[in-house]
Formats: sequence, structure tokens, C-alpha cells
Amino acid sequence: MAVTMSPKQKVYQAVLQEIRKFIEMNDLKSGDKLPSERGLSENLKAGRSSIREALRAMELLGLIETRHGEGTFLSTYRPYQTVELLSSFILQENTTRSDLMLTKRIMEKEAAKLAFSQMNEDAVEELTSLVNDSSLNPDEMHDAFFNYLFNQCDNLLLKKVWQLMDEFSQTINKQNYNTDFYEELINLYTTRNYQSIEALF
Amino acid sequence: MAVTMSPKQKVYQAVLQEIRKFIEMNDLKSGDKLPSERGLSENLKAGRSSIREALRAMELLGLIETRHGEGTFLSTYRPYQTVELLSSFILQENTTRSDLMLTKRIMEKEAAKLAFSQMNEDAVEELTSLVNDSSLNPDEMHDAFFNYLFNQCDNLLLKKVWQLMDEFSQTINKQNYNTDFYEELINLYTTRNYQSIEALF
DNA sequence: AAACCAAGGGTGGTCTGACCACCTTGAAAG
DNA sequence: CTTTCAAGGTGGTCAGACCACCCTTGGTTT
Repeated sequence: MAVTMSPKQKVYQAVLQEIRKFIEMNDLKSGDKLPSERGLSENLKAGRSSIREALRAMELLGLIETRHGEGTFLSTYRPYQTVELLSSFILQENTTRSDLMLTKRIMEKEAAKLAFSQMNEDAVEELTSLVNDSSLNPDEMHDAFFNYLFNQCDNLLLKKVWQLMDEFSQTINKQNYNTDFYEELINLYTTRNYQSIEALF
Repeated sequence: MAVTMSPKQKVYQAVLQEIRKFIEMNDLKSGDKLPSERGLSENLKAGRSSIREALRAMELLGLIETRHGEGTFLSTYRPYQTVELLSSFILQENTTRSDLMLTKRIMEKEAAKLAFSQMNEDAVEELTSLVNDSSLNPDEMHDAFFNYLFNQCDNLLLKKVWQLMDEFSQTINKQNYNTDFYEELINLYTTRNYQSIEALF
């Protein structure tokens, strides 16, 4: 293939680099279309199978989405596959459910604390309406609730990691907080009581 | 191919499932050898290219390691590739370094707290010797220090996530804690002062 | 003119067969 | 017994061939 490569670098890895560059160059965003496999093959001077190895890997990571007959598209990072696969490999069943729940809880606690400074009246109002929204089932409410908090944190990475945890936990049983919990947290925001958040979780 | 599949499941995804089963069935561990690509192709009734798509994806995830001329081997989960790739895709440069450092710090803080109950005299002794080990540079010491703490937590997932953060942060600059910091934390363990850990970070 | 439908071209999905490069092994040569 | 090297196994890569699917297009029908 054409791409310059350090000793023994595999083609599919070089292809990954090139695709990344391409995305950067053309400033592609979620939903945008990548060149076709055949097009990439020709431009990068690599066999289509090598292109596909790279694409499949990206797909598994959740970076792209392929639609049969249409093409390959950039997607917002949603590690569906990754989560499922890794959960079956890394987290070998049992033992680790509690690990997962605990880790997720930790992230949620920290988000609750980080978001504290951003929680003005409007924000509290927003959360309250979520808690009272009867069109959401408990799981959906929980997701929406913390999604909002994580957004307030202004820390994309933290949010991503939590979302990952959340998806993991969807796979198994989902033991949520009491309904009181959310109102209690909102109350702490209202009364500007930062100190008690730690203990709430 | 032979593998039973829900509607439209791609071959390489089915292959992933089969490989996972295979590993489980034969109780393969890190370092063990997987069947050859040609062997898998024949057994699973799938084209070699499909087999390779699955294997490449697993390789990128860090689940396996391939050695040219030798074979494919199970590896301990080390998301080298993943980290690098994801970092260039998800964390688009700038903006997020601080996110990373903060998130990592949060994990370390929680580990320090979780480990508290396990920190007997021996454990404190262990940490102290790490801090005083002059053969380690600051980065190595930091890694060893928190690696020990995370092990004490007995939460594999938390540790894995942290390691991932840690690898991310190696890629960029590594701004560690003061040298005092470690001694201070050890001191809190010695004096059984749980409350102050939160404030130390 | 508007609605409908079939054909064609583009795209991903998969398989096959062919080489090449690399490693291990074991038999032959010393 | 050691050294050498040829053969076979294994991953790495490519080219080409089909298939299935989607969308557009242009002609046909209404």
C-alpha cells in the first residue's frame, strides 16, 4: 500500500490512521459519510479486505456505522458492541456485577458533586420535572436525570465513562436508587448543601 | 456460514461469539493459542476474510495478540491500540486534557477511600517502601502506588478503568502530585483518618 | 400532470484462491 | 553432536467474483 509505515506496521493499522486523517482533514462529524470501501481501497492503494479489517474494527469500537447498500457513516461514540464483547471477555461473569454497580455509583456521586456549582434554580427546576415525569419508567428517568447532571459537569470524558458503565449495567440487572433519592439530592442542591452529597450515595 | 444467527447478523459478529464460546469451552487463558485462521474458517464454515475481520477487531481491542508465522494468542487485556485510537477520535485534542486529569484524579481519590478498610500496618509499610524506593522515577512510583491501592479495593473494573485513564494520560503530559502528597495519604491511613481523604485530593 | 414501478448503478457482505513473509521443525549434512 | 536448510504451517495481503440491499431514474400507467 501507499501509506508510509514504520517497520512491520500492518496495512489495516495504517488504514486506520489514514481514515482518521481523512476525517480530520474534511472535518467530518457524526452522521457524515465516509468514502466507499472500494473508493478507499483505490485511494489508499490497499486491498479492499484490508480496508474492511480496519472498518470492522472501527465498527466494533462504535466509531462508525455501516448501512448495507448505503455506505459507512461516522457515528457518535456508542460502544454497544464493545461493551457486550468486553463484558463477556474481561468481566468474567458473576464476581463483577457488584464491581460494576459500585463503580457506576462512584461516578454518579462525583458527577453530583461536580455539578453542584452549576445547579441554579433553573437547573433544579429541570431535574424536578424529570423526576415527576410520569411518562418515563424508572430506568429512563434515572438515565435522563444523571445525563443532565453529567452535562452540567462539563467533562465529556467522565460522561462517556459513565455511559459505558450504564450500558454495561443495562445488560445485567438494574438496581436503581429509591425514588426518594432523587428528591433528596435535589433538596441538597436547593439548600446549597454540598457537604451532604458525599454521604447520600 | 454455519453459526445460527439472528436476522442480518454479520458473519464476523457471529464469529466473535463462536470464538468467545471456544475460549470458554476450552478454558483458555492469557498466552494460550487460538486455532489458526484457516482452521477457524473451516470449523465455523466462514470465509477466512470474515474470520480475519473478527480477529482484527479483537486485536484492536487488545483481546488477542497475533504473531506472524506463529499464530494468534489470547492476551491479557491491554488496550494499547484502543486507547490510542479512541483518544484520537473521541477526545478531539485540546479541550479534554483537563477532563482526563480530573477524571483520573477522581478515580484515584475513590480508590484511596475504598482501600481504607484494607490498610493495615503491612499495607502501609508496603506503600511507604514504594514512596522511598529511589530506583523508581516519579511516574513509575505513582503507578505502583495507586496500583497497589486499586488492588486493595478488590474492584477489578475500577482498576481497569483507571489503568485506561493512566494510559491515556501517558500519551500526553503527566502532571503528578507533589511528593508530599503520598506521605500525607499514608499518614491518614496510619492515623485512621478517613474523613480527610476526600479533602486531600 | 401525477402516481407508480421496474431497471440499473452504487454500496456493503462474503467467499475463494492465490501469493508473500515469517516462524518452527526435523531431517540431512558436516 | 552440532549445524544447516528445506518443508510446512501460519499470519498478511490482494484481486476478483457474487450476492443482497438501497436509492435514483426514467419510462409507464393512471
